[in-house]
Amino acid sequence: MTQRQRRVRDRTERGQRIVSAARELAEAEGWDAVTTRRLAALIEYSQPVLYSHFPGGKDAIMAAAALEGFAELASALAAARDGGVAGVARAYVEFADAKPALYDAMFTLASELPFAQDDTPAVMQEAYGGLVAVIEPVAGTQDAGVLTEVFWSALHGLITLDRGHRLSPAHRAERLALVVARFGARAE
Amino acid sequence: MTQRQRRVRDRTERGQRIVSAARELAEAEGWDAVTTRRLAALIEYSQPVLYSHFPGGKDAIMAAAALEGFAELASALAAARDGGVAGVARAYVEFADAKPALYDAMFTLASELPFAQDDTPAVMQEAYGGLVAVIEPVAGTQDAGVLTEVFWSALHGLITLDRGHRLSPAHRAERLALVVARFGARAE
DNA sequence: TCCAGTTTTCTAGCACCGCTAGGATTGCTA
DNA sequence: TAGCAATCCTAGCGGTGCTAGAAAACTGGA
Repeated sequence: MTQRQRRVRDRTERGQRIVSAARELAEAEGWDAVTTRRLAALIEYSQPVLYSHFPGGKDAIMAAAALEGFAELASALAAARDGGVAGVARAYVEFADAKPALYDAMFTLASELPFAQDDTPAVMQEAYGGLVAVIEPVAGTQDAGVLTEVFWSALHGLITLDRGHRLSPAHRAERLALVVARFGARAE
Repeated sequence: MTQRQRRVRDRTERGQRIVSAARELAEAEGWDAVTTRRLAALIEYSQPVLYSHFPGGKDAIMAAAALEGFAELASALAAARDGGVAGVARAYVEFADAKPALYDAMFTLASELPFAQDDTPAVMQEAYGGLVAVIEPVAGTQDAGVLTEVFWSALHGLITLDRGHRLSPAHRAERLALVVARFGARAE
């Protein structure tokens, strides 16, 4: 029965190759360039094979990539936890900066990922927890959940507007410092 | 020569109808539903007519719609100027709430619109000016430009994350109030 | 009024997209 | 080795943005 095991392993490996190919292609040429035909060519199989792995089609592949992103973001934030609000904020921005297409898949596209619900995947809650962890100590009398949401929104807004060249490139560092100053200080 | 004038007027009117049809369709069914074929059917002309008005194709039509949006946003912010930071913040969110597709065209899609550059259209600078106007008085020693950019980013982040159901619906008002509290108060 | 000439508009088509039905091929089992 | 089951691919559907070239409409002069 080891042959069966090998076949199962091959299948999961191929599924992983699909997601990896999608991520690389998206990072190199944007998600518009990630077509099922090009993905099929990259993994050297025909198009329908993609649908045997991801019945949801392209959206499901993007969602799978996004899930990987949440896991990576969660560990990046956890590693920066000692740095407090400033450290986590920097880690968050650096993540979005290093993997812009992945960040888009996680937060801008792929709107069918269940956020803030019962069936929200653990890695997503974990990533969000990385923000809560550093905000909670400085929340004071304020609701930590609301404060975290706003802190997160500020970071997300900075990233998305900056990417679209909506903000002056010269003030990048200043902006981040300002967000940290307004949210990292203990409120009265 | 009045005939020539009439023809010019008809042409501009038809161009306006294209943008209006695109906006209505986008607001009703999303920008994905705005196809050149459906637009052509709505204005009761054939597809290539669209390209005689907007050589850039669909992107140019979206950009034209976005420009209208900036004009409307600018006047909405100007009208709320007396309300200070809180009033302008509320007006901004209400605008994004009332015309979500238009807001997307302005800030999420249509990335070829020239932001923060020399050839930035006046209406875009005007809309941004509506934010600066209320932030400047409370900037204190802080750089008003940077503070405005961060204030704007926070609002934008709130809106986009909220739209994707990334934030808990119950705390909408609280979040906005918190942004205003952190950015509307005069800094030391 | 009729006829060039110009402008405007439409028909038809290209290459591509996501996705899928049904047949061919492969590998496993007995 | 024969039959079965799982796997995979070919071919195609309806749709997309966009465009070349034919057709139609409008123009101004005889």
